[in-house]
Amino acid sequence: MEKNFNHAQLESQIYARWEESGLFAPKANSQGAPFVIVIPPPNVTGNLHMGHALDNTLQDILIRYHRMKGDDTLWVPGTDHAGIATQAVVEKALALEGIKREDLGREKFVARVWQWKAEYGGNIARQLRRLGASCDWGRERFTLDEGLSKAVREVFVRLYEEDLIYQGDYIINWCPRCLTALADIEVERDDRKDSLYHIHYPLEGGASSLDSLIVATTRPETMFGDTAVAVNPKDERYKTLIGRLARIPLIDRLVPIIADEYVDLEFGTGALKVTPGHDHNDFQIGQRHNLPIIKAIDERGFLTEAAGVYKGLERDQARQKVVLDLESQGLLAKIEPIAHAVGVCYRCRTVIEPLVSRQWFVRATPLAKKAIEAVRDGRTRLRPAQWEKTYFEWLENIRDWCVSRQLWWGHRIPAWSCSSCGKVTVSREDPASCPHCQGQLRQDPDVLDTWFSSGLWPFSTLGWPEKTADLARFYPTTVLVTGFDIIFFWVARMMMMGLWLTDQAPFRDVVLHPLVRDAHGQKMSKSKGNVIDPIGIIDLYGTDAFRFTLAAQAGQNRDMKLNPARVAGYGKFINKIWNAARFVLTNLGGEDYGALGDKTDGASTPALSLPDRWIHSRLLAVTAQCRERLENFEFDHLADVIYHFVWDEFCDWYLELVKPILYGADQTAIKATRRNLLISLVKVISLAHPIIPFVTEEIWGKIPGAQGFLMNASYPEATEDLDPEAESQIGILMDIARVVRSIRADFGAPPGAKVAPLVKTGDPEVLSLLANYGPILTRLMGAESLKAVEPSAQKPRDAAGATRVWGEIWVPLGGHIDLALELARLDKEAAQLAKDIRQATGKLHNPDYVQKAPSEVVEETRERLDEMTKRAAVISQTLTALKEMAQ
RNA sequence: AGGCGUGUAGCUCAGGGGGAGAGCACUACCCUGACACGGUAGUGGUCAAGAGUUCAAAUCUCUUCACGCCUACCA
Repeated sequence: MEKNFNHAQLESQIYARWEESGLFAPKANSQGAPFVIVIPPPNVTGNLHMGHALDNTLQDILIRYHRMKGDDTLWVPGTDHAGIATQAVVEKALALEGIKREDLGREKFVARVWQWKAEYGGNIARQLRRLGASCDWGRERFTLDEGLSKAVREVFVRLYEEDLIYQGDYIINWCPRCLTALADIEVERDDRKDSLYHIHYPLEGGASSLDSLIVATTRPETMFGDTAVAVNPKDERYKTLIGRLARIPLIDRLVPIIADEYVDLEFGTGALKVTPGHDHNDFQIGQRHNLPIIKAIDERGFLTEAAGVYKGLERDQARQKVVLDLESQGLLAKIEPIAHAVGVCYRCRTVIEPLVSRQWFVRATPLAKKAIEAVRDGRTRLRPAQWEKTYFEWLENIRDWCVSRQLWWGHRIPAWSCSSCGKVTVSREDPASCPHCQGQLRQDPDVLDTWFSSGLWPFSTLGWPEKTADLARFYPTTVLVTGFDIIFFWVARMMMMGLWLTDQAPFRDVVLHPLVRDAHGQKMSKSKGNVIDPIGIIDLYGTDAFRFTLAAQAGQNRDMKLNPARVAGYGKFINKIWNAARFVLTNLGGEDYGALGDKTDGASTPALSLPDRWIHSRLLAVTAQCRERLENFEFDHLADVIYHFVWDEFCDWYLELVKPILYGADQTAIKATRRNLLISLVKVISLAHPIIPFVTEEIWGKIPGAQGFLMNASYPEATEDLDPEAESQIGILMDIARVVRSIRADFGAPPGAKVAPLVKTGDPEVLSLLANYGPILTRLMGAESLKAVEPSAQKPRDAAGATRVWGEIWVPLGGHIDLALELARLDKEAAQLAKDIRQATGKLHNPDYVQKAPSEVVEETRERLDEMTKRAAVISQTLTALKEMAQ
């Protein structure tokens, strides 16, 4: 075996062998309970980023664990067509050739996107393989493939027939750059510092041009779309003006002054220009007051003929010119700075232009109701549960979902309008002519929001609406693993769609993980240049080290700060486990240990040494912990348990304790220990496999008698009883070793100097331990002997000591002990002890504590007090003796 | 404006009513036959601040401060 695990060379080979074996797919006729995860589909043209890496590592850990546990495990992979994102990528590429999508026309453009997908679409799947993702590639899906498109159409038609989808003229968020409508949650907020313009709207019939109502606005260019000025009915300043007319400057159009509760008395001047065509709130006011809607700005962000001479100006230019003209006419009362948030497109950060237009909407409230209920009654659990509140809050205040997008790449809306009768037909099959009048039909040019199809993902990928075997066997799915940032976009939509269409909650648990940031907690972004490429990390440190890092940091926090130095640190752990295996495998002595099945249990062979019994017991405890953590999605704690067990207990103690046996002369003991080494190694790599699959699989391949793959072996079970006797005895041995080492170090005994520690005890258990295992310990302490002395013995003058529950330990160090040093040490210890004793005594004298605290806790305190009192007596004696010596 | 979250060792974080913890970093010593990507022993903290509940608070409650995030129709 090489000294290091060669991840660069071995990982891809191991993955290829797994994939060839067909073990990623569920086993035919499995008796296990289904355990199903659908992958959050990454953008088909995307590259693997840190978020995917975390997401899929956690999924793979769960999948590998459940597969080893014997469940009927399925992980469905796939990709999303990602409407706007993909279309934008392809348009960008075309732009380099000097081509616009309009030049190509719809069909040719869509063909180009498919071509793009064929070229780059496999990228993400290749990268997922490097992550070790053990998903069933035979079931890979794409949101635009035939089956899923059929599902989308079925849903659209069904919801339309149930009157849950409608077409309406409504104010929507429009991106003038992407030229499409956006759903509310696709609009992000940017904090800006702008100006608040106070503008005179002259009153009709006023005495002079200065007899005016002043309105405040950040968007003067929308004034050409104003159809009213609103004031609050409670506003004493303006009461008399209600019902009169005001004149819009620059175009001299008259609008009514109306009263509406919405207007804030405190803000600006308390008078609001109402532009129902270009503002969400104004639209609502317009609805209440039956105001007309004037479109002053077009889809590309230029002013329309409604703006008179300003027609044709771009929004921002128009604003400047309007402000200048107002000022020159003396109609600009003042300009004050204002900090506010403006809506921007989540794709391109262009400022959103609210527009009234005809779009398709999903009535969200009835769907949301079911989604709320399913989480309230626990059919689906969000983890951590704190997210449930966020989930409820959004769903309880949900607004109708605008699902049409003015793009070419996506699911075409299955609606046709008739050129003769004008009626709209929504249909599962493409209709040849209008079913009402046989007139000519034209299909709606829009496509559906990407999230419409991803909302169906848990069941559309399994074949729905067909009644497939997969659907029957694997739906509803078990766990969803995703970032909390898409609770609204995706999780809530899947819940709504799933419950409405299949009458079942699509998942049992939704595991929300943190968002990956850079080492300083900053969001990774190309513009900041702080993006860490997961593949680069994998190349450097190996997939296992990377996966271990992600798991170790996947706690309850919202941010995960990824520091490559930490990955390097866990790379050392991979090396450690590899070398532990190397030690075990090179010490087996070439004997035949039989088929591996015999090795994983029955460790209670009589010939087992104390260290063997101990590690066996510890393995049982750790196995139970690992299982519990996996069942509860505590990935960070899982990594922690494995790390410490492997390093601190398995390597630092067990392998060291066992060396004297292996290098000894007792052939029976050697044989038993070799066998146990092998058994425990198998358990260790099995426990760790879900997190670090590659190195553990490679080790498995080197184990004599190992059959097949570790990924297909069984996860350890903790069925036997622990061995408390072995644990406590090894505990005492560890204690002795640590005390001796500590004393040596404190008194600066040279490393080469052999010491001969003395253990003063009357405890028969300790005496027997010393008799049997003293020789094992001496090696670990750099001692030449370890002897017991009578309880009545006097401490040698040149010895340093420490008191323990089971007795006392003395380490004669010749001339190395400085009397003064020890006096100081003991004084310090005595002071601390006195403090602790006061505390414990106080507690035990307190009736409240004695009654309220659990009896074990009280008992523990009592025992500790006894222990401390004994120690205090010893220290006090020693101190007296030392002081005498010093004199 | 509301809601949520965070504040514990130099860094990243775990813990959570009765002894302040881990990893990395740091110091000293050690290349001992799995591993120097190693070993052993250590240094280091008013658990953000203040108040309250309690015999006992890093932990529970309240207030304050700082920093994040999310939602929202203040033009």
